[in-house]
Amino acid sequence: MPELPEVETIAANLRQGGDLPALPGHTIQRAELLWERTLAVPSPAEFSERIAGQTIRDIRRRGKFLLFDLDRHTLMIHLRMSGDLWVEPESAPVAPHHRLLLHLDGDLRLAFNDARKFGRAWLVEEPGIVLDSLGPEPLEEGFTAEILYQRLHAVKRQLKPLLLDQSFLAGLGNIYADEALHQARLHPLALSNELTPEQSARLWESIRLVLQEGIRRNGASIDWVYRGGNYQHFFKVYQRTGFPCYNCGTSIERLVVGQRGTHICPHCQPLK
DNA sequence: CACGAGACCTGTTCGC
DNA sequence: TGCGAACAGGTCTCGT
Repeated sequence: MPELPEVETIAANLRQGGDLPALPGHTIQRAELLWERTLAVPSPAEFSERIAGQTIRDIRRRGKFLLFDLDRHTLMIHLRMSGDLWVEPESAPVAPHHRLLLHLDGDLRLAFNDARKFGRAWLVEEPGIVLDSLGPEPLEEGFTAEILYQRLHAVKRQLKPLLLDQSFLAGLGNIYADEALHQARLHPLALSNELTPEQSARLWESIRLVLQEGIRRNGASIDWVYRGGNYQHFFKVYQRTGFPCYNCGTSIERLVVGQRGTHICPHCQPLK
């Protein structure tokens, strides 16, 4: 489900509240782990013991990770493919696919719902243990076009798998990688170190544009997993196989790159 | 180093 | 209608 814009939207909703109360200021009274493997570290017993009594101070995002700043630890959650976070009253029935419950004060519950069980939670004192391997934040000021050009030329990789590599750049997933490459008129199999400065600058601009647009639309809602955003109505290539390119009318094609479904306009995004 | 295949999981959609 | 295959927003590990 969630790439940078979806995680950003979820973090903002939890932090600021919306239909339900904002979480900062609420105290975790008890944790309830319903699927063991959802917890990466520490052990279930240590997790329960350490997290109880801590107050949620702030909620942030880094890459696709949600970060809950607690009094003494950071709770980190990665939603992977099908994860979502629900704030609900304690009286609500435990929905199918709830994997981890945090019982809060004020009759509230934070539930980690994750049909496919790929999602993970970490409770750590030092977030760097998990986050240090991430590449730059694409929307931060420090991520300049020059830095992208340098990083592209530091390796020789196919563009699409490289954009999905979180140590290269943090936050892009399959949707936004396809959309950014199309916007930049670059083929997903093009080699990173062969991009001209102009092509690299276009990619930099396109990455930021599609992510900002995704955030502006509160993310993309597809299938049964994530609800709330409407960026799916603005895709130019993703899941548009067989439909005409908005630029040139050519039929959008689906190929597989790095085992991921990949969508391109063969006319706008030639390989050579 | 770079890439592909397989694994981890469940649910939905597609094709016969 | 039924049933298996293919596919899904992610990432890790292994073999070449």
